[in-house]
Amino acid sequence: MARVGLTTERLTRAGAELADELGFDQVTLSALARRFEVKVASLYSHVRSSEDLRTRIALLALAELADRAADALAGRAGKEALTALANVYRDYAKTHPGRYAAAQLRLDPETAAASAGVRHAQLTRAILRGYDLTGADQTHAVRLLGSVFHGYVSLELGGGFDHSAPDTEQTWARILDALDSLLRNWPD
Amino acid sequence: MARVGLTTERLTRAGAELADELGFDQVTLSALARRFEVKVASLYSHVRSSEDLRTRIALLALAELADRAADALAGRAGKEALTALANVYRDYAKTHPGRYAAAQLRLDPETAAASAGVRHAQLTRAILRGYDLTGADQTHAVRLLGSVFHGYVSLELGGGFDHSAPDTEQTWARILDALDSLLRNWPD
DNA sequence: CGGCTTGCCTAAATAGTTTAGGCAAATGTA
DNA sequence: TACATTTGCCTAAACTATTTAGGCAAGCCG
Repeated sequence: MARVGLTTERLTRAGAELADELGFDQVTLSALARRFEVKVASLYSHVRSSEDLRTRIALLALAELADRAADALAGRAGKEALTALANVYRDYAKTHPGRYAAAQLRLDPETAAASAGVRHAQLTRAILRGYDLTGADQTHAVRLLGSVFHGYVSLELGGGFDHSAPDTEQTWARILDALDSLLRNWPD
Repeated sequence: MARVGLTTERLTRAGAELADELGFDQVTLSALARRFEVKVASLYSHVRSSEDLRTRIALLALAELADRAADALAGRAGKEALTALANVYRDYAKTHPGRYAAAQLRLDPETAAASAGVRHAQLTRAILRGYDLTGADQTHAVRLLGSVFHGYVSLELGGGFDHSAPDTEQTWARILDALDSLLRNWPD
């Protein structure tokens, strides 16, 4: 019986591809087994369960996103940094919709704490160094940015803006302008 | 064989309750059949499929949300209206997490066009009458508000803000202040 | 080369989805 | 009231996904 060379790593990657192709909720061990031309039970040597696989895909997506965000922020500040980070999220969601959906998976607290999720908050906070925000206001702003990025991207991805003009590129640019303006003139 | 009195309506409502109790992805025809003490196949006289049921729950949630939003906006304008609408979304998501998740379900274009989703955009636009925004900027602002409301609520619901101070009430209030300020001073 | 580990296997139980076809309760009609 | 029709819920069965238990052989290690 030819050994295929399955590993947890390879299954997670293939699962992520499957998510991007079919949607995150179509990621099943059965589909994964078919892809590797292997019996389903064989996968259980590498992942504990279907949920385990989904969690691993989520962690992969969070890590990939954080890596790209860190790259994009390197050497940038102010509005340039804001735009760069925002576009990382938006582009990732467009090119990897299944992974992006996976990144939204609710993780249990310990898993979440050990995930790249914390890096995202740090990276978002880093942007604010280019603006004059301190203390609690910084946290409020981090949460606002997270909300706008995630909210916009998921509405756009979900087709929420499909049937209205003008196009989403314009809106996206204007929203980034607006956020920049808001951060420079944060109300007290 | 005692007739239970199933209808599409009752199944949809019970499905929505199930979603709030167990999570939207735990809504199955099997669970619904158990709740009514009826065999699964019997449900197929009232819903076409499992997906059909989920779509109906989504439409129910969208309609309920739009009703509440319309109520909340009646007689309000400006920041009061902004706050009222925002709190409708947030409160609905907290009290009906499963329904809120259902409302995010991707609908096919015709279904979406016939849904209460369009009312949401209209209601959000109504808020902007209290601010000085016209033309394309109005649409940009509608999309921004939608993004913030949805993004914030889903991050909060997903536990994204769990492990950081200060508490979310403060942030929520500050974000509404910030949005109000932004709408009053929309950059060109 | 012989032994151990490990990778993938078969087999079987559980659970959800869906369709086909049947019987009896509810409803309409004479 | 009696009969016919419709309709509601049923049984049965096929299919798919998840998960566990136990087996055999391929690979590596002495």
